[in-house]
Formats: sequence, structure tokens, C-alpha cells
Amino acid sequence: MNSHGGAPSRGKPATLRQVAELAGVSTATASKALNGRQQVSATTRQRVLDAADRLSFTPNSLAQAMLHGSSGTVGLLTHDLEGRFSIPILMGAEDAFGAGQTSVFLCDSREDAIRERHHIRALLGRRVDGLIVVGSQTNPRRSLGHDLPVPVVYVYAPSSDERDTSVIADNVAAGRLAVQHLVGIGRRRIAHIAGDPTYAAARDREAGIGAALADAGLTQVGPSRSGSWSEAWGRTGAHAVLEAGEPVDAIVCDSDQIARGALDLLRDRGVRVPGDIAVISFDNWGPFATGSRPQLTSIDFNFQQMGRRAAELIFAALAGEPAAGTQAIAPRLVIRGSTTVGA
Amino acid sequence: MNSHGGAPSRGKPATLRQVAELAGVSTATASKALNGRQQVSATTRQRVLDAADRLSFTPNSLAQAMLHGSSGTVGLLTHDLEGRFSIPILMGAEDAFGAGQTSVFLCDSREDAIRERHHIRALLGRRVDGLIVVGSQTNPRRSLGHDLPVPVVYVYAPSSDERDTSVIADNVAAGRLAVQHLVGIGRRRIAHIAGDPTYAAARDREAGIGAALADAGLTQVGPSRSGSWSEAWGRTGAHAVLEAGEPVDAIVCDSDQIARGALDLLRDRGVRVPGDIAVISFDNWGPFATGSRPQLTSIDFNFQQMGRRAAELIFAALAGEPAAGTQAIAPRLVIRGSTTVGA
DNA sequence: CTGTTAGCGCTTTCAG
DNA sequence: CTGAAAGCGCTAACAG
Repeated sequence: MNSHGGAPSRGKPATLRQVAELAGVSTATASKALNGRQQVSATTRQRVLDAADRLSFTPNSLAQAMLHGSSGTVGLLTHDLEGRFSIPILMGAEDAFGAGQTSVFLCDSREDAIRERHHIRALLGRRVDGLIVVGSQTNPRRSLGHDLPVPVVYVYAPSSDERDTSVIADNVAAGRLAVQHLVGIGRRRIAHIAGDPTYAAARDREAGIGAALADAGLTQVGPSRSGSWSEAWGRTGAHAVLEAGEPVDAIVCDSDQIARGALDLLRDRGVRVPGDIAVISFDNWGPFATGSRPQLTSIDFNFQQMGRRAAELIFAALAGEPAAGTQAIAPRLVIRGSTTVGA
Repeated sequence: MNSHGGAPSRGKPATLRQVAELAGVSTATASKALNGRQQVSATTRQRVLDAADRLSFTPNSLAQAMLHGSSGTVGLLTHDLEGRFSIPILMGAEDAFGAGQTSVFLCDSREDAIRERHHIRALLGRRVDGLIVVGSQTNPRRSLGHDLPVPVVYVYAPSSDERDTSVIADNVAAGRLAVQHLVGIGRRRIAHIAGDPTYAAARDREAGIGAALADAGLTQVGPSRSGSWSEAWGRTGAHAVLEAGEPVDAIVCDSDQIARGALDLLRDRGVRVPGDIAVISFDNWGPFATGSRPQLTSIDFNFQQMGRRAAELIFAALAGEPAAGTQAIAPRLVIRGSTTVGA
């Protein structure tokens, strides 16, 4: 359509042979010249480089992969791109790989086992060097099995099979961290609005909260109130906490969204945050955590780091150092206005 | 590490030759059998299929690609995976491709031109059949040029070069749609809290709003108030609208986040929504739009459809039917409680 | 119906 | 220092 100059706008890209011909050498020499091998004279090398440049030569990685035996490619299998978990994880992985020579194939299986199989076949056909499987829940997921020809790392949702390699968020530590912060700023009467109790995340956070309270010699105010992960539940839960009548000076919410709902209700009731009640939550989901008034102190699970770690584990396995078992990534406290006036 | 049975846990995957040997035929016959060619006897075919199965044979797409000349692969270049725009677009594209035999390479250039070049080189090296470039702003972006050997489609952020192919959101239509809905439910005194005025999105929406108001014989209440895309600005903007003193019965907010802020302030002031003032916004960002009280009526830009369209355009270009120019995808009204009591 | 041959683009011995 | 030849895994002619 719009051909001009030396660079071909369409049509097949230049091949090494064409470069070699233009430079007046053999393909072998051209290859050496382009790959920085020492067995080429300076002038020849320059001639080859010029030719390559003139033809906008880009080596065909497919051909290289066939020889070398590995494609420099990794498959990323996710279940919900919508989710705020998958994306940072994906970024971390892409980052860790992208620095090197590895490219990432993205596949979304939409929670569908059939589609998942289909994608895995396609990825193996493309001879990916490894597979990263990202779940959207913390609940363990079915293993892909051990007969795959490439290393597999499960992220966020661990594999239910201990022999697999998994990277997860440390929800217990997160629960502890939240309570420790509240205790650190002098709160003693701490309530908990939990998420959906069918999620391991909710149960683990509860365990962490309980442990940290015990460490501090405190007792939780009221039971952990379970619901869903929504703002609406945050309102309902906060309402229940206030209605219970027991004095409270802090609330741990299982997600930023729940905290938003709680904040909402507390303001309606004229409760000051953090003056009367401090609020802390989990996820540190940017727009939610920073859009509220006051902004939310939140526990960040370092998803991006989880993605990076997954990439590293793939590399390690490729290098012959597999690391079976589950690794937990430490969470991080991000302090904002819902727990401290200064911040 | 954990080898057993017939399927190799590691080591090179089985090749066609191995399958052929196991089945006692030539590679050519094996190839025909596996690819459903008619020139093979039923018994032979079955023998080959069995052998392939026993070796968990997966054809090497790289080799196939080298022959066929195309890799069945597309590059997706994005600038912000965080963004709520890129993800649905990406899903739409992955969907449209995934149905067929195409896999998607994901690359995030982090707004960095160097990194972008690097990624493009890598993708071209892998012989992608096409490139989809997703921007995070509606503002036009620099073209990648016309000397690339594969078709390129720009999404969300169009190319500044008219000769390129772009798919964008129709912000003018969105502005109209918002006003038409408000007028349809009987509102006459409409104000506008705009986003960041350096964004084409904000300017286009304003144009659409103005046009629809004119069509209805109405005049906007007060100026379009420009700010940022945040909840904080939504509060400030709503405050300004109320302070201006002119009666208002509806506010168009340039994003769901702005609308959340506005809702927040209106409630503080005892203004009922939608009773006293209806609120409508753009983006229809799930958790934000449905988490508020009342839920937000919002204009959805059909990002997923944009992604699909981009994929289709790549296919079309590959089939020799390029479509230069910019295509706008029609937005869609999603009605919720912030404009109607019934919904 | 089946097998032989050639070759996709590249790298790597191994001679010259 | 350079080139000829072999081969990665697969498919598409062509013979047989």
C-alpha cells in the first residue's frame, strides 16, 4: 500500500540470507558478525551490519528457538483480568521477564476448564518455557498435574497439590500487621468486619487478627462479622458494630471496599474517623483507598512482587533448581488518614 | 524430577518423527494423519493417533509457523495495565483472537519510548502477525510509522497520523447520550463537572453535552467546571455547583470517580439523589458505579467491543483489506439509581 | 495410500 | 578469517 525507500512496508521481512548476499558473504559469516562472534574481521562485520540495517533485518526468533530448543516465551494463564489482583501480578511478571529476552503470552480462561485446556495446549504448542497460573481467589485450585513438559508456578491461588510451586499473599501476616498498627497508635477496642467467609483470605486474616490481639493481651470487640466483599456489606457491618452497643475505637475491614462502606455509614452517624474510630483495611486498591475522606490506611499485598517472584521461580526451575511448596509474600502497611491525623 | 509412565515430565517434548517411528510410518504420513488429510487409510490414521497420544505429542507451532510463514501471534502493546481502560480492551482482543488460533503477546511499555522500541523489536522478531497499541488517554499518540512489516491498530488513544488505523471511544456521542437521558427523565437544569481539560475525552464530552442541550433547546447551568479525574475534585466541583446558587436538577460528571465525590458532598448537604438532583457519569467502572448509594447511572464505552474491533481490523488487514482512519465505538447507557427511583 | 525429497531461517561444527 | 553442510520440526509437492 505504502511502499517506499529501502525498508519494506509489507511483504516478508528480510532474511539472513538476503543480508549475507547484500554484504557479499555467506550466511554463516553474517550470522557470526551479527551475533558478535570474534571470528570475523572488523571490515566484514561492518559491511554485514550495514546491510542488516539497510534491510531493517530482524532475526527470526522462531528459527532461533527451533535450534536453541527454547522459545524465550512464557505463558500467563489468568482467570479474571477484571480482577485487581491479576493485573499487578501480571505486571510484576512481565517486568521480571521483560528485562531479559522473555516475552509473555497472555491467556484468560474465564474460569472455564475447557478453555483452560485449550489455552494450555496452544501454549505448549508454542513451546513456552514455563507457565504462570494466576487465580482470582486465595482458595487453592486444582493442580494442572505433573506431566507438563515445563515448569508451572501458581500465583495468588495456590495449587492444592503440595508438590507444585505456589506464591501466595500472606493473609495471616496481613491480619497481624493491621492489628499491630492499631495497637501501636493506642487503640484497644478493636472490631472486625470480615469478607466472604468461604474465602481462605477471610479466614486467614481473621486468624492473624486473633493472634495479634492475643499477643497484645486484648480481646476482639464482638465477633468477626462475615458478609461479602462489597461496600454495601461495609455499611451493614458497621451498622451492626455500632448497634451492638459495645464501645469501639477501631475497625478492621477485610477490603478497601468494605472500608469505604463502613466510612460512609460512620459519617452518616456522626462518628469521626479516626478521632472516634480508626479504620484500616486490606488490598490498598489505589482509587478506592485514596478517594475516600479520610483516605484509607491499608495493607498492601505486594502483588507486583508476587508476580516477580513467580518469574524468578520459573527461571530457577529452568536452571534446574525447582522449589516445590508454597511461598508467602510479606504484606506492607500503607498509612493514611483513616488511622492517623498527621498522615 | 518426577518422571513416570509414558508421558515425559520434562525433557524435550515428542517430535513428529518419534510419533511416526512408534507408529511405523513416515513423518509425511504421520503429518497427514494428524492433520486430517484424506489420503490416509483409517487403520494407519488410528495407529498414528494412538502413537501421538501415547507420547502426548503436541505439534511444534514454531516449526509450523516457519513453513506457513505466519506465526498465529499478535502483539498487544499497552501503556498502563493499571488502567481500567486497557484491561477490558485487552480482554476483548484476547477474546476475538482466542476463539481462533491466535495467541497474544502482552507488553507494557510504561509510557517509555525506549521500552516501547525494545518491545516492538522483540515482537517483530517473534514474527507477530499484527500489533495492537492500547493507550491510556484519549489524546492522540505518535504513530509507530508506516515502515512496520505488519498491520498496526491503535486503540483508545488514536494515532495522530490519519493514515493509521484507530479505534476510539465516541466521547461526543457519550456526552449527548448523558444529556438525552437526563432530558428524557424530565430534567431541565443541567450542570457539568468536567475532568482534566487537557484530555481530549473531557473536551469531546463537553461538546456532546453542549450539542444535546442545544438540541433540546436548553442552556447549561453554569460553566463546565474543569478539574481532575478524582473523587476529591468531584466534591469540590459539586460544592461549586451548589454555591453558585442557580437551581440545578441534574449534574453530569466526567467520570464515575468524580460522581462518587459529588454524591458524597450532596449527601453531606442533605441534597437527595435523584430526588433533588440526578447524577450521571461516564466509564461505568463496576465497583465504583455499583458501590455507591444510590448506584450510578453511567455511560459505558464498550471497551471490550473496542478490543474485539481492533482484532477484527487486524484480521481484515491481514486478509488484504486495510481500513485506514479512525473508527468510533458507540457508547451505551446503563441506568441505575442515581437518575431513576425505579431502577 | 505411502514414502522420499526439499526447504522454511537460522546457528554451528568443521574444513578450507 | 570465511564458507559449505547439516539439521532443528514440520509440511507440501511429487513419486512410487
